[in-house]
Amino acid sequence: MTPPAIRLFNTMTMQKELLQPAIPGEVGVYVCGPTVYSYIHIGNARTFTSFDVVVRYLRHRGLKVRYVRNFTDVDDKIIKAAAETGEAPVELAARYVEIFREDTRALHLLEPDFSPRVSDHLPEIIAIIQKLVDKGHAYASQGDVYFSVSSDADYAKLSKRNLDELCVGERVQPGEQKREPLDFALWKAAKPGEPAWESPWGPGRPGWHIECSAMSAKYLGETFDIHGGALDLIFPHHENEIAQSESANGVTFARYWMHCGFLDLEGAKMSKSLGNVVRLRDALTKVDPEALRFFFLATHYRHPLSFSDKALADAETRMEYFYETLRKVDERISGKDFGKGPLHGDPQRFFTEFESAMDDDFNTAGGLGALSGLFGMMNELTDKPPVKDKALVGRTLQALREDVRRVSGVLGLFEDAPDAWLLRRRERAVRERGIDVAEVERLLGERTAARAAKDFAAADRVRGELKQKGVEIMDTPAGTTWKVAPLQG
RNA sequence: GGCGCCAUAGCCAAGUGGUAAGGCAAAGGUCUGCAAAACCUUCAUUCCCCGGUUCGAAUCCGGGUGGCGCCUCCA
Repeated sequence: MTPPAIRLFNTMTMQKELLQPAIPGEVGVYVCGPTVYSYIHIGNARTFTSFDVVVRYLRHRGLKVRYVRNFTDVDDKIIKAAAETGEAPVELAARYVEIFREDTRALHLLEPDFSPRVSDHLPEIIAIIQKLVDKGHAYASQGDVYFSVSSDADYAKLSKRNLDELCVGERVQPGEQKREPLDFALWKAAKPGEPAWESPWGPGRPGWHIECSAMSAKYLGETFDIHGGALDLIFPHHENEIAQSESANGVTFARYWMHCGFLDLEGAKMSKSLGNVVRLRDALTKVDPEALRFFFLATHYRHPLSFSDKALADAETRMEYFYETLRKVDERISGKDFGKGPLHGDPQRFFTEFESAMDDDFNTAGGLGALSGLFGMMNELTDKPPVKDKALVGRTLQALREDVRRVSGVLGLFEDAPDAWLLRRRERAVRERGIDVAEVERLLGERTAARAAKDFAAADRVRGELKQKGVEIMDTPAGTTWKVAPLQG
């Protein structure tokens, strides 16, 4: 099998490059996970969804992926949050790890192969700090240990920053024991009451950045293929990881750097100070998880994405179309044998087109475009078959449905049973709009009776009444069904 | 100030040298007792502006204009 020609944008070189894993056929992926001191927000969700698809697609292309996403469970923010709730920091962190798992499961995110936590990797962290001290890249100072940025000749190569410019900003805080402003903490001496571990420099805890250097090396090796995160991690987080790892190990750290763009709230930045942070958990009470995924994937991962009710509503409308189609198709083909033989038209072309888009830097938006053709063909074959041969149509439908399954595996979309998804969506809409289902059923019964009596005026009156309540009805050969009408505007 | 990104129809959004995907919305049609859904058709001679390179540019280069991000914790 020839290796897949996947190209990806590497932040280090600022270019799209052909993915050539260090070990052919195997890919190590490290994604910076959450600092578990709170609920994750929809921006986090976008980033993790993007990398979820990256991993799924690499696997789809036959690569053996080792996927690592850490939990930072030792951190200043956690200590602060714990002080507020009265919990022990480790307990609070563990609680939010579970919450993170629940939230991401709802979004259909894959569980990584490894989800290492800082608190389980103190020996590895201390070892790499010691290595840096021994090599002269770090120095201890009153219980703290700092990385010496001036000891690293190519510091800032990822963010392409000018060191002189960086030095201009005043960075030495009173009370810090740094030699130079840019130096950053690898180890922080414990203050009374803070969680602390024993170390050669006294009791303390790891600084931010070092855990990723230590844990990525443990699970993926000193050199690995893809390191991902959102844009804001480029500096200082990823820059510092590179400095630590490459200074300690003397080899290239990550070979490809992928960074996801930001999600904003209709142009406004989501920030805690503005109080406009939208939690994933809260968003999922208003929008279907798959619709949210669709919304994320409809824009390229490196581009900015604007979160709005309108955009979410569009995504749901689209998901409904997809699931309505799948329901019809499943009804038509499930459990049937259409024999072997040729297919109608060229149904494979859509999936090929999908893969081409995905090969080009995981262009999910382009890939979704190909799906339009695929779903269009399924609807055409189901509702208005251009050929009479039922077996031919059935076989083609089966082939298309199989491609949808393959797309599901990659995008994490259409994973539910169509009926279940459609019903769930209706139930949520019913709740939101305060629709009385029993009354809807009663009116539907009245209308069915009126129609049977050919009293169409009465039937239309009932339709109008339901429409007022936000209910749209559909007459099908199997009887009348209904759904909640889309909101206008 | 430094580093970097973005600008495509009413809206969302692909496309990075070969003559503008896809979606939402809208309009017409087929189907329907009427609808809904589905399907078909229409909907950017043009890609923020001005120059340049080229046989050819939304795509490359230069200069503007307008948004945005990072440079401090941040996905």
